[in-house]
Amino acid sequence: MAPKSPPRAPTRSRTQRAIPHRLPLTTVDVAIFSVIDESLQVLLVRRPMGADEPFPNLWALPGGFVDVERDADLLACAWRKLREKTGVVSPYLEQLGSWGSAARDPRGWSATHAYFALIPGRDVVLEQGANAADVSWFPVERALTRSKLAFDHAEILKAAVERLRGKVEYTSLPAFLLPEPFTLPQLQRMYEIVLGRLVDKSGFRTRMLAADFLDEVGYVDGPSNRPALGYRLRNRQAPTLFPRTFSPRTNEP
Amino acid sequence: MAPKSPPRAPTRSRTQRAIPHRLPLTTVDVAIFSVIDESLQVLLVRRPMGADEPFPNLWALPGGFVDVERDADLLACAWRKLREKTGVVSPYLEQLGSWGSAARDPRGWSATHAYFALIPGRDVVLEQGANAADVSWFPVERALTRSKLAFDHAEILKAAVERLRGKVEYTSLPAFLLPEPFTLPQLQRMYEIVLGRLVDKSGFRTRMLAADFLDEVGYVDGPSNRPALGYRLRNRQAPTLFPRTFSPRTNEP
DNA sequence: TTAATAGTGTCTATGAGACAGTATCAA
DNA sequence: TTGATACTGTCTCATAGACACTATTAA
Repeated sequence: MAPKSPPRAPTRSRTQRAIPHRLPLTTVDVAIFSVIDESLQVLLVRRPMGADEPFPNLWALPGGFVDVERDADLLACAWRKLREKTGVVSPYLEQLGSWGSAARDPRGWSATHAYFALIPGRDVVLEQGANAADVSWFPVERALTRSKLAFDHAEILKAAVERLRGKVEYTSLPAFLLPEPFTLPQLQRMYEIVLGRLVDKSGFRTRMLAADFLDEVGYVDGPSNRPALGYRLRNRQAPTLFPRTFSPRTNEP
Repeated sequence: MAPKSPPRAPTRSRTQRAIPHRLPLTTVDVAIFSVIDESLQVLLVRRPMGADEPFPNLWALPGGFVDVERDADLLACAWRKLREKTGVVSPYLEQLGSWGSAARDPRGWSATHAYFALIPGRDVVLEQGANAADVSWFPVERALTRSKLAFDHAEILKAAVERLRGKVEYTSLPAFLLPEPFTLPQLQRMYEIVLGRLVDKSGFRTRMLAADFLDEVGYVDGPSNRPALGYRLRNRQAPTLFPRTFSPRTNEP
């Protein structure tokens, strides 16, 4: 089934049913998160300079147009954007939502499909080949408050952080922020950093082991004196859902 | 800031950065749910006949192309689709996700932004003006199993039902399926119908009132002998999240 | 031996689930 | 008075949260 070329003469029927002669732009953007230096960070790229370029020189989420020749579907396009900016092979990738309006891109009506990704800090290989200053990690708080982002990317990033923080309350998502094998104390630290508060050790361990999504792989070296058991995710395709959320604790992380 | 016309000569820079000369089609589809005759139903429309039409005569989710002249943004487009098919004024409307690929529409690479809506059964005014047989309610189980749907709408509908059932476990969403004012037994019935299982009365009442999202509006008439207290949603803009999910119960609804 | 982190045991309070019971109406 | 439905009280049990405790290593 070879697809026809989209823009063609509009053969309107009774209602607005034929292919419109003006199409929105279609893009994919990815909010890539990692924990670096004990803080949750997001990868941003600098918009190119140039008269025709929208938001020149501002920081933006990595992304760009869907390429109907190369991208089989939206997910493949997101994988491509991710691969082009980081050398990461198999991060966690989830659809976040879509944003579309007449106003968000000065080049015309545009709709973006936003994804968010979690990658282990160790796996990051930035700026493979290209210029170094054009891509960088930012602590999410700084990216949200102190820098003006291109397009509506501040809003998208805000939604991504909220989604991440929300899901961390009742899923195993932070495990995707660690290289395997990892220890339970390391995993607990990921939860604490993303949530921004301390978590009780005993309850945390009970909860993680009861959720039954980790495979023990023997003792591993760590930063500690006493060695700790290492674990791997049993299923790297999807996070595990817990029956209840973490409960609040007043302390700072 | 007047937007330029999207399709123009491609002025490629070093990487793929200019506006592509072939753009995906952009559509919005809405899965509209209601509880009718004690069962969860979804609104489907029949695809038109015609040689140029994709999936002629098959049932599909209501939706269609984004109109860059009329639709300010995606949400406005979804509202328009909803209004064109049902006369409903202010249902619950939430973004579900997006589906895009080269294969899903024979007319070319296309991406749809899917929404789902909840409307009270009473509020439905179908086929306002147009032909009657072209739009109809289907019980979701039947729509999912017994009928072949156009495009990838079976997959989208499946995702919508899963999202709805999932969120009903820990949100006040079923309240949007009832006309106001409603009683707690009526609300409980909505939960039971969507979840497909019975819910304990006492726990249900405690839970609903503890969540503090309902306003009492005095006794209302109902199907019962004894009158019951009527309630309204305090906030019709967003559902309330409960701290825990409903727990399983083996019985049938 | 000490310091540091890994890991466990135990107490308590909360609240959900189950179910029996009471209240209030129509007929 | 009966039946039907609205609504409440109470018991039990699971488990999260808090925190004190033990275990195992390096130095």
